[in-house]
Amino acid sequence: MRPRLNPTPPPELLQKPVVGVLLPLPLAGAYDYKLPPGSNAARGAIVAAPLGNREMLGVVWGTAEGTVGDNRLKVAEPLEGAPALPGKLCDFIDWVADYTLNPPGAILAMALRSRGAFEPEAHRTAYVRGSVTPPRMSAARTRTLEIASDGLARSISGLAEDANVSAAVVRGLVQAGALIPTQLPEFAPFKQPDASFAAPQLNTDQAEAAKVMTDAVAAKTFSAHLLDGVTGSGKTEVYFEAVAEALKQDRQVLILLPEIALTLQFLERFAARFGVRPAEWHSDLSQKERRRTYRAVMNGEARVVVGARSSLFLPFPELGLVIVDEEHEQAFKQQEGAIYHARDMAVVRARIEDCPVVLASATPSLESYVNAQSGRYTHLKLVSRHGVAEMPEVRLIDLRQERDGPDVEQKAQWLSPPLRAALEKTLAAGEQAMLFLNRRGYAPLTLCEACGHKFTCPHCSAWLVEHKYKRRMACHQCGYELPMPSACPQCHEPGTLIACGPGVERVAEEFAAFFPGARYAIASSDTLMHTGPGEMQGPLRLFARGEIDVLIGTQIVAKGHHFPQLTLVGVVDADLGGSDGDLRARERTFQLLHQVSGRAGRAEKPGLVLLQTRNPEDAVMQALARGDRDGFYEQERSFREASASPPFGRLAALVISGHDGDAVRDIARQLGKAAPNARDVKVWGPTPAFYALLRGQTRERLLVQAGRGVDVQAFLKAWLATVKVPAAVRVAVDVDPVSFF
DNA sequence: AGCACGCCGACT
DNA sequence: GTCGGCGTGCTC
Repeated sequence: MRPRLNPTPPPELLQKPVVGVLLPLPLAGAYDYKLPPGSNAARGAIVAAPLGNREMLGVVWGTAEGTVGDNRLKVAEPLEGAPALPGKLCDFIDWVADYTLNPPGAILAMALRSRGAFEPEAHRTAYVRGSVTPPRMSAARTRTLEIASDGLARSISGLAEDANVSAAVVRGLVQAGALIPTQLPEFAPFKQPDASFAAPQLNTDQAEAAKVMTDAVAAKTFSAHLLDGVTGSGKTEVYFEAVAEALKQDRQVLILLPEIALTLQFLERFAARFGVRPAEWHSDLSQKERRRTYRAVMNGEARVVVGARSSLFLPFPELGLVIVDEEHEQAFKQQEGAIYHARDMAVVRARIEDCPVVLASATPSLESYVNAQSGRYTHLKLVSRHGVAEMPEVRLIDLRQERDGPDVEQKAQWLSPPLRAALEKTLAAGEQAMLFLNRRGYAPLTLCEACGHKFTCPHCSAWLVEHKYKRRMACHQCGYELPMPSACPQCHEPGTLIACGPGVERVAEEFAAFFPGARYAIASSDTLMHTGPGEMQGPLRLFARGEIDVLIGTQIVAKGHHFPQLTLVGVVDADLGGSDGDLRARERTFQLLHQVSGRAGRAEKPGLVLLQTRNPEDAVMQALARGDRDGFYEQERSFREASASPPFGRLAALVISGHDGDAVRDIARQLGKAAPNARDVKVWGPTPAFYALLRGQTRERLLVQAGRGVDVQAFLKAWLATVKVPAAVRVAVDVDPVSFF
């Protein structure tokens, strides 16, 4: 059962002098405030609310609770001229709070994440040419006035730059009355995307899918669609048609992307179709850009927003379409603070806004696949690759068989003979290859041969990863670093440290040893600082331009980019991520490897993918080799069904954490004992989390497994109410967990 | 989230 | 003897 929507109360109920005001803080509920005499404020109205000795933004949420004495109530001042939060956004916030068991104020905080967006809009002063010409002229003055006489208003520094004079010259002209100040809005208006700027030519598949979506947009009511298309089938072009329809209907659009897919390339693609870039929303916006975009969304000026998961909480007044691209990506799951899944909440937002939602992926999540199969979502399939490109051939290399024999002079550790042969052939043909290994650094584990000492992080239960370039060891969980030691810190024997297992740096080292002449580069988050939608970064750009032959990378190379000369993909360790008891491990492995495979042969040359594995008979490997995606999904679906796992059952996790390990374990034990008995609900644990220590915090987990019809939220609420948790211990609720770490 | 109140170490 | 560390708790 789903939490019920809080209906927006009729405005007359809110005209009493006391109202409930929700503050963007993790408080249990709304606080009561008086309103100034004569004012009335409906749900969503923004107020300045005194709290303690400071003043905060708050939002009128509903009628007063009446639990606090009238004499203790303070007065909240409605913000003059500030637009109210749309009622549907308030309803959405309540829904998410109920569903995720977070205090509503904690969710509101995500929706009010632009300080200053509600303050009166600032203006900036700019100058235009006036009628006065000062008696004393100079070359610099003449030049400046010439530039200014085009009628455009410029700032002092802007005009100085354009005329190539110092700001003092401009100020002198202002003083003399030759330049007249005018007030401009703080921000230039957003340019409007044009629905018919460059409409594409669609093939039959694409046109059919586009028709379903544009009809849905025109219907102006909730519907959900899975846009399921193989890599390179042109999903983006197709959902852009739905965007165009929403623009024609004068409604706003939200396109959600995982942070990593929010690239300059994507924004440019949008611009090529609609004439201008969309508004963007992600974690790297400056304070000012945030304020500008937030305002523009709220007043309807921004028609299309492309954003990471936090854009889900923007105050669209007239949302007409939500798109979640790469909907299977785990990055949509927010794991810190309020834990929620942006893809699932996007569907909820669309339901509340009464508009369509489109989930797009080449490898949908099993949840979405099942929803599409059952008819809850329409299933829009794009089967053919664009142009002449065909799906690459996928071959398995059985690492148990394919090893260098005793007769080979130079033995390989990570690149098997068949993979090397394929690399050789590709390079000889003047084509490009990619080696994929989802592991940063040189080696994931370093140990001492003499005493067995393993390098681990002092703050996390994790190994330190050697990074050879940086000559350091690093914890990939918390960022702890150590200069690479020359001797074992335990037994102090020199020269006993050995690296175990490969990372991309080590694969690159071996590649270079076998192919001394080849031009290659490493691409991982260490070598590609990604800060928002930027230019394609160094190694990727070199590769795209054909200035290097081989790209050796982590999952950062798996998505999005189009490399026309790339014909060979080698997966160094296809078993990584394997079957470690995680419900979704197989699905994730399939999705990632399928995606990496899709990099090969995207232009006219056919692609080849080689997967190195020790489990060639594994269902994931077999499905990849046969190109039988749906076969894999069907099998996975029956596994889940048989084990009553999501989406055929429900899961929730409690994560208990804190610096005091004993206190954490004690509370976890108490919670374990206090679990209520309920029909169709099982509670497992507590057990230490996968990273039992993370950033110095001890972590224990409890898992709730329930039938589909169980009201999990009610169960959790009743359960949590029975245990008093001290402030030093945190209990985080994760409804629908996607990872078991 | 701030900010105040409240009990244990190194300083003018 | 104080100044100040941040743990705990409250804010309508």
